[in-house]
Amino acid sequence: MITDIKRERIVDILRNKEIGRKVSIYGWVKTRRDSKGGFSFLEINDGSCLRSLQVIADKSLSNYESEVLRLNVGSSVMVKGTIVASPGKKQDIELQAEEISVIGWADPAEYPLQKKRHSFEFLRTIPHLRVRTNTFGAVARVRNAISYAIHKFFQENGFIYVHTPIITGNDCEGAGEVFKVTTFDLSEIPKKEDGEIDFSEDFFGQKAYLTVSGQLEAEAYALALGDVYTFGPAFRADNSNTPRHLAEFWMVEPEMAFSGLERAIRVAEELIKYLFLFALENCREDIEFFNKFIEPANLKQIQKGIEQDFARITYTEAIEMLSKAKRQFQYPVEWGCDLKTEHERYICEEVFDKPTIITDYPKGIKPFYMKLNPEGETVMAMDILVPRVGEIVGGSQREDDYDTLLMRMKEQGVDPQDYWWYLELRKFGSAPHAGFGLGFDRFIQFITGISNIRDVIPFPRTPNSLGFLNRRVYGSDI
RNA sequence: UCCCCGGUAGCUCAAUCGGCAGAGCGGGUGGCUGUUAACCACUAGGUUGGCGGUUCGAGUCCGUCCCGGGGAGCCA
Repeated sequence: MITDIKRERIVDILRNKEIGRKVSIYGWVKTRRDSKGGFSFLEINDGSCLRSLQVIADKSLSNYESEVLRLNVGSSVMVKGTIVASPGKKQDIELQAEEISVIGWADPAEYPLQKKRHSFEFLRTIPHLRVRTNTFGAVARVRNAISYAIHKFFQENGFIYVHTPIITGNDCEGAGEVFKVTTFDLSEIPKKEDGEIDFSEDFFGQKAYLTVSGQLEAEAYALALGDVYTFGPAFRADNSNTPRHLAEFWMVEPEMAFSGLERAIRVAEELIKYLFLFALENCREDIEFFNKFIEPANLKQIQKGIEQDFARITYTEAIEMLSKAKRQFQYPVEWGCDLKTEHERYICEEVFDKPTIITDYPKGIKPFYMKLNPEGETVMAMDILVPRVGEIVGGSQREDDYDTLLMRMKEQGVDPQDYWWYLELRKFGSAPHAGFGLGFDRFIQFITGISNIRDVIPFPRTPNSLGFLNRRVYGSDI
């Protein structure tokens, strides 16, 4: 049954409006409304777009009484029929069914999704089903489109996609806590004579971690291939409980050889504008849905992001603005301190109200690999902030001088022996290079307007939550 | 990890001073209608997050633990 009938996508049917054509669709029932005139309206969604296709099922169908009248939200069906003009007000075409096959029932007494809207908190308890809602379907399509656009942008600009490792031996890059990777039997960990854990017995013969960033490895490839980028998952074991943090998230990290901070900034701004435009041109319906039901500011902010240059100031200028601001901050502002959330929000949302680039931070609050400015107090770093979400990009020109890098490692308590290969990149054919990381999920947060990052990724991982742990179990069959 | 708020029917939420645990949606049954978050009637549905305490009496007060949310820190 599945293989001998062409499955047409509802998005194409709705776009082409070929009245009179016979089509077959497969999808899930969103709602059923019966008419005692002897027919029912079914709305079928197949995930290809936000909108559903209205199906007219009448009593001439052999299984009308036995099956169609029992169809409920969530059931999967095949509908074969003819596209006709709709007399209804909310759609111009509909599908007059000639055959309906129920593929999978969804018992309405147990199926947790209703036609009505649910809270995001509840939907988080059913990540395997929430994607069937309008909002999560739209998020999934936007994530897909933006992923594609990221590759498209870099490929069109001569960047080479590099698969940096997920498992790494790098500890402590100044980017948060790491997850440890081991095959040890945790109840029986091998110890050395002095009581220390004997990692030579472990799978890799040494300590291993999940990567917090592909940057260091990307640098190695940039210093051979020119412009490269990675796009993959990163893992942070920080106990962060906020709407902007995940333990597993996706990050885009370009790295460019023979380039400085200015190019990194330019590429980042061009990339973001490109993605904004791509979203508007390719996900218009979904973005408008978010604008209507989730965040009434997101569409305007995307458009503003495309039309206007990003605001740009140095850290030092930011500190001046903050100290002159006519308002009280909870954290004091003085040169050398890190910018707190309240400071970033003030500058990005109240002063500029658009994407804002802040550059040249004090060296003390940034990691060892960022290149020192000639005056020796600041580093060639940049962050890009956006309204509502905050920091979505962090980048820098990398320290390409061997001796300076070694000195910076020692200053920050990083053991150079752990980074011998990274140092070697500065020993053999070193070159100025720069790069940045774009938080993919935060970017999706910005364009969708969804306020909690747990709702822009399919299966969110956060402290104390791997999903599915606190679920009721229906019936007693498992 | 810290601060604040919350946890009541499948879902979204009420319940006055500590005094009979309710509504809407969803489900079931019936009715009505080219409907469109359809509509109308009836109906079933509860260990009020767990444990302990105060009290004649606890959804409500106290203690504790679990879970969720918001804010903060850390960061992308």
